[in-house]
Amino acid sequence: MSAVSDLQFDTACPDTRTLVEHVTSKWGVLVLLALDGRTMRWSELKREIDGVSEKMLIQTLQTLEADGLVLRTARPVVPPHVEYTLTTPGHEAVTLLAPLVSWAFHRAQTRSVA
Amino acid sequence: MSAVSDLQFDTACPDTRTLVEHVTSKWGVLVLLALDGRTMRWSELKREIDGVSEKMLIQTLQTLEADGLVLRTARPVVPPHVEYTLTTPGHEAVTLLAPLVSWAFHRAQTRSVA
DNA sequence: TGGGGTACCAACCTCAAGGTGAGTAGGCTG
DNA sequence: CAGCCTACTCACCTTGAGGTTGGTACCCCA
Repeated sequence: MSAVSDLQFDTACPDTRTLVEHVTSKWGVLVLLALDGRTMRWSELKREIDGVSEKMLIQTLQTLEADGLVLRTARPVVPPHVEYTLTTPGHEAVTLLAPLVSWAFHRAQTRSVA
Repeated sequence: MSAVSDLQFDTACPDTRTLVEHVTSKWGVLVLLALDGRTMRWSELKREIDGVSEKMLIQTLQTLEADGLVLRTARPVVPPHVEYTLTTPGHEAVTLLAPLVSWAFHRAQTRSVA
């Protein structure tokens, strides 16, 4: 039992902790879910993700891009045109993340009713 | 596509966001994984989870208990004897969380090598 | 001529997350 | 009799996450 603990998910592997924190961060989750299955422009993401500030959206996108989960494609035109897409690893992350969010949604519903 | 976005995972359902944030919080993840499949005392958790402060361990456990994911059993003896266990929903959460952590672990490994 | 739109960057500020250290009960051990 | 142990609580302080504002470049539209 406790197969995951065997992965030494402690100070010995800070990279794992960091990556999990990025993927499961407040805005990281929302960005990944928003990009699931579609390409979006920056302004579309801003409109879609309710309550995110410009700073945090940029920061989150840059972090996820550095982690190789999100692909940024900029066309050097005026006005700027930038598109964001999930990479293959990014899609893997969403695939694992979505059930957790879905579970939380259903649980939040049943609890608030009860 | 984007089936999870259809769940209205935005300001309209703050409960879901909150629950996700609890489960995926820095110490929440570690506590849930540590309790996967076993009952542990407070001091055992403190030793097991590398780098956690007493304050954060208590706070995290109380939060997860309030969310109904962790069960706290105290025996009124001196010195105190308190045990923590996952509830059924708590175990569900770990089941969904573990693959994500496992994925992050493998990805962190391959990336740091490359 | 000037106002709006895009995708940012930089600086400043606030506030909450999180760390640190002390205190507590009371039996048990040396 | 003097600590030590557990599982905390409380008070204080620091750090950093995150919000707000202002600026940029350049074109288009009115």
